[in-house]
Amino acid sequence: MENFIEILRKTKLFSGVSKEEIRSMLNCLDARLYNYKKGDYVFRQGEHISHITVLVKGNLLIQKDDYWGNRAIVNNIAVGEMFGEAYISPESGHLLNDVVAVEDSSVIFFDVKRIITVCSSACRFHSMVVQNLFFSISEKNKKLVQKLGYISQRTTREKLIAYLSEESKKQNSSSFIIPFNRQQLADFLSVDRSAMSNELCKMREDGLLIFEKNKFTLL
Amino acid sequence: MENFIEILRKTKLFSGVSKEEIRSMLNCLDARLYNYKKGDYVFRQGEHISHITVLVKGNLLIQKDDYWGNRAIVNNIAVGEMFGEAYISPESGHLLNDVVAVEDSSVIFFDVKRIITVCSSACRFHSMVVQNLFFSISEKNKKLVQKLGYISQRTTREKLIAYLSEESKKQNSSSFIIPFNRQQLADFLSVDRSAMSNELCKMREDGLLIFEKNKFTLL
DNA sequence: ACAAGTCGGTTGTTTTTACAACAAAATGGG
DNA sequence: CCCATTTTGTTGTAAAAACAACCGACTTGT
Repeated sequence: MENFIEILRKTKLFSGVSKEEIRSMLNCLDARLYNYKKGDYVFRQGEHISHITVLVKGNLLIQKDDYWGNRAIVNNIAVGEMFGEAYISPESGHLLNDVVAVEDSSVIFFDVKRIITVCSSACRFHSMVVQNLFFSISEKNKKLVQKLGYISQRTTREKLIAYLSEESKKQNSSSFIIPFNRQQLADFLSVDRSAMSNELCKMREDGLLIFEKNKFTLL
Repeated sequence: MENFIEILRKTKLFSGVSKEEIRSMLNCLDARLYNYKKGDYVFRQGEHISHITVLVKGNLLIQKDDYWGNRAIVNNIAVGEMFGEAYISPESGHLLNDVVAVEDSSVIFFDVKRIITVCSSACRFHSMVVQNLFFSISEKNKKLVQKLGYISQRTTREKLIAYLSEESKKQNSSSFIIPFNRQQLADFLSVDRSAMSNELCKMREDGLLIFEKNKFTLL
């Protein structure tokens, strides 16, 4: 566990908490370290989760099988990232995905109850972690709502307009740089790259915007 | 304020808290009631939010204007529902939507800091509210991830398969009832109703499933 | 400098969707 | 029971997207 404290310190969950404080909190939060070999399941579909987990070594994949057995990769989890925060509600029911180690991995489990039931002031920084968790979920929430706003547009052009408009608002300028290349943007907006590239050029012809690499300017 | 305590009692935020306890917590949480006339702005795009709000009377609309001024309605908020929980993180930046009263409305504001900084044991049920808020955001998170999973599929058929598969898992049976009629399902999946209806029938012809009204059976 | 790889744009074809308009079935009052 | 309304399915057409294949510009490592 000791080896991973430095990694934990860099996570959102422990942001602003010193290594020393993390060390003392690991007890308070009843943290447990589990190791997985490549291919092992960390969670299986249908399980009930009562822990929030942080990946401290390796790489995980969230995958989903549909009724007819077709497998889809939903997401992957990199070192320092959290999983399970969407399942902490008792009403949230059972897990709908599998979580699999794509390489030898180590995961730290934190009991949800211990986190959100603030303990007897023994550890001063507990409340900091509660806040971090709060903010983290809240932010994720916001990002999801935004992304849903883009993707739920019907046409590629509308998706682009929704995304670029919002990026312009965020960066408070009609000229701004996006954090994606074309393929990543297409994946993010869930459209075909070449079709999107095509549409971008049409939009430029229509005088809506200009762009050069990652820099876009709305007109 | 007193008039709305019964309404608050039924919200997710105060679930499990008695009217008496809510009354005492309103002080502790520094709750404030604001009234809006039809057409008034509750929040404006660009504002910074430091409160979580609950609508206790009327009806609100979340709307967004893109760079070229086209207005889109993102969502509406009904009595008892919360707004602002996605903006509580200090890094979440400025509000990207307008929130407008579509009829005369009343909103209660709760200071975020007061909620997540647990107070000096004066109010026993504060921690209950913290938990409720946690669970509420967490659940919303889960629902958003799920919906994103459906909508990010490319074709209508894939969207339907993703949605129906998951619903089948949730209800733990290959035969289940969905909470939408066709139009609502189409809106939820962000596709055209008639095209979806058409696709459903094709899927039935292909032997993937059968359905009757809201009852679906996967084969 | 060169080979390999990445990235963005272009084009043509096929598939899928949106849209509109309508028909059939179901629903819900009065 | 009948009329009005809602819901669902059907069809044809036009628009849009996906897909595949390719090209040229640019990077990167050797």
